[in-house]
Amino acid sequence: MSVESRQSSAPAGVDEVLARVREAGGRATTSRRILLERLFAEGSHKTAEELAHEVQRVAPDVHLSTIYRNLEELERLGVVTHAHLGHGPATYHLATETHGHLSCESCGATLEAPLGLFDGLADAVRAALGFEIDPRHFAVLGHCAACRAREAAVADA
Amino acid sequence: MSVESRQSSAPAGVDEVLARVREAGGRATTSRRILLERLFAEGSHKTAEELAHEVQRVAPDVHLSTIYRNLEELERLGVVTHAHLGHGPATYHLATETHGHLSCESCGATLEAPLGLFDGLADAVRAALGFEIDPRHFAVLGHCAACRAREAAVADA
DNA sequence: ACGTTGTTGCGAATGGTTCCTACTACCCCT
DNA sequence: AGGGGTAGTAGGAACCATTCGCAACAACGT
Repeated sequence: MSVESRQSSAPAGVDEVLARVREAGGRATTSRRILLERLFAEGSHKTAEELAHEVQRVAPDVHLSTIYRNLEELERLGVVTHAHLGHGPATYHLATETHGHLSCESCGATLEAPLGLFDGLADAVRAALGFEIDPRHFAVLGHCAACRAREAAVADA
Repeated sequence: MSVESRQSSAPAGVDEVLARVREAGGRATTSRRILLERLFAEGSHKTAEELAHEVQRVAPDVHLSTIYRNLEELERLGVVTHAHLGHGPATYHLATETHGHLSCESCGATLEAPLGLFDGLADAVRAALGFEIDPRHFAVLGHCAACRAREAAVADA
């Protein structure tokens, strides 16, 4: 089994997700809909606070805690996931965007890493320890190409 | 170059470290000494708070913020490192104990992973993106053998 | 329309960590 | 061995990300 296991499902739009929410006994509230619109829009790796700001441009009264609650619920339904990129706050994105994360400790940049890159580690860890990694949820820290070049130049000087 | 790069050095005892502290313009205070004694003692993966409790058994007035400050300073000197194991607080240990961390999302257990297991990932990521990972600092989340077995049994039922 | 009950807004609480400030105690110098 | 300069300290407030409690609200089935 490769690293990418089956999605519990992959809803393609806001309405599909809201239908799923209702199936699960939930309700299609406005804040939920707007949040989903933002999640389906461009740009990944948004923090709860960033999402709140975006939502509040449309519906100013939506509270940050509502964002957190909805993200939690959507995560339970398998629609979104969060990832921790280094020391800062968690970032959220659609569960359909599957990739690992690399986070530079020097400049803070985040790179997306195709899941295939993790297969070697996954196999090694599974074989040695019976542990099945989830390479989506964590960021791997380290140093990006640009910062490495810069640091090497400084070391030479 | 393999994943394990050179240590800036590897002091073998409390007194060696304190000598180094002084070289760097620092002072050998009692709280520093006691903290180091605790770090050199048995048992890895201690949080700042746990270390504070241990130190306070000997010197009750040592404040938590002093622990943090000293850990930060010792980390600057390359004597200790911290790692993030899943969602909880950071854990600290001597920089000489080099290993990666695997953290089970189900039961919270932490496994130590020999650095060699990360070589495949390190090579893949370096080749694909020029990114140099630091497998010590982050924990890789996932599911340990025991939890996987338990979850598989439930799924079959 | 109506009531049930899932949701929300709001603020307060939490956990982990950092920052500020006046006091303390190392340690270098004589 | 004692004094002074300064790193370090206790204590607590501030901070950030997140969660909780609760009363008011609003979806949805009927």
